[in-house]
Amino acid sequence: MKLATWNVNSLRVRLEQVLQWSAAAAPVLLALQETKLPDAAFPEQALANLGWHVLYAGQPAYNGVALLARRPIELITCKLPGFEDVQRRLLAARLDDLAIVNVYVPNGQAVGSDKYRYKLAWLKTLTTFLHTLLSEYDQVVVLGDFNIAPEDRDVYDPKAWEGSVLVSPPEREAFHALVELGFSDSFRLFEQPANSYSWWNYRQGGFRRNRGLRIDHILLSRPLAERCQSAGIDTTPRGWPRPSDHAPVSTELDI
DNA sequence: ATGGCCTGCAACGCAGGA
Repeated sequence: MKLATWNVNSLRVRLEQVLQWSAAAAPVLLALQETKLPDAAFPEQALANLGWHVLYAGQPAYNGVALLARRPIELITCKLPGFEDVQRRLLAARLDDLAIVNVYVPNGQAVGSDKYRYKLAWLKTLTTFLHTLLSEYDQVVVLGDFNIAPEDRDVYDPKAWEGSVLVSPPEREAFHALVELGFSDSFRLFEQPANSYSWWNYRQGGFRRNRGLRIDHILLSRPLAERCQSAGIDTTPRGWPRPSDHAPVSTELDI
């Protein structure tokens, strides 16, 4: 079964693209970030009419996460335990025997800023939460927009980006600590094209020139990594008119 | 060399993203 994640940068604007892409790619589960919708405005009926089971945690204008699934999904939590926050950035749910954790990790804005400290604190609390979840579930998927490019090969110009937000050593260490709980970055389980990215700046012809970062990830716990068949980034929707700045990322599991 | 985009909200400019 295929699992996918996509930061849509406004579900209101991108709903048609989500429907078009998911019809063609046929994921069993699609995690969305930056829906930018209050719950009252979530297009639940339109999605239900197309056979999607949905969970969502939104707020007006900012953030917002959702899960679309072809089978029933059961909410685990939409709050990061131990982190007092109004920002809707996490949605954990059960799909069959899998625990699914959809994350929209804070951007961090600039190294040393309040938002950067918030990002690192959020990641630390997420790591604690995942540690607990791994004691309860064997099959755990953590997917979403991590706002971290784990290695230099995930950055189009590592020299220019060195030390800045999204690539700074503390962020990469936080990502590494999370992975070290017992996950694999599904993308790197396979041979991949050089210069593979999941986000490109709207400015400066970022996509046309492939000046991007790989910051959207699907992490699999060991039993799932062993059953992972493929992983990739579908850049097609990034080339559509009025695209999200992120591309959908997916992985195929033999379960 | 510089800055060049997009979204939502609310008000015609801003905050925020990455």
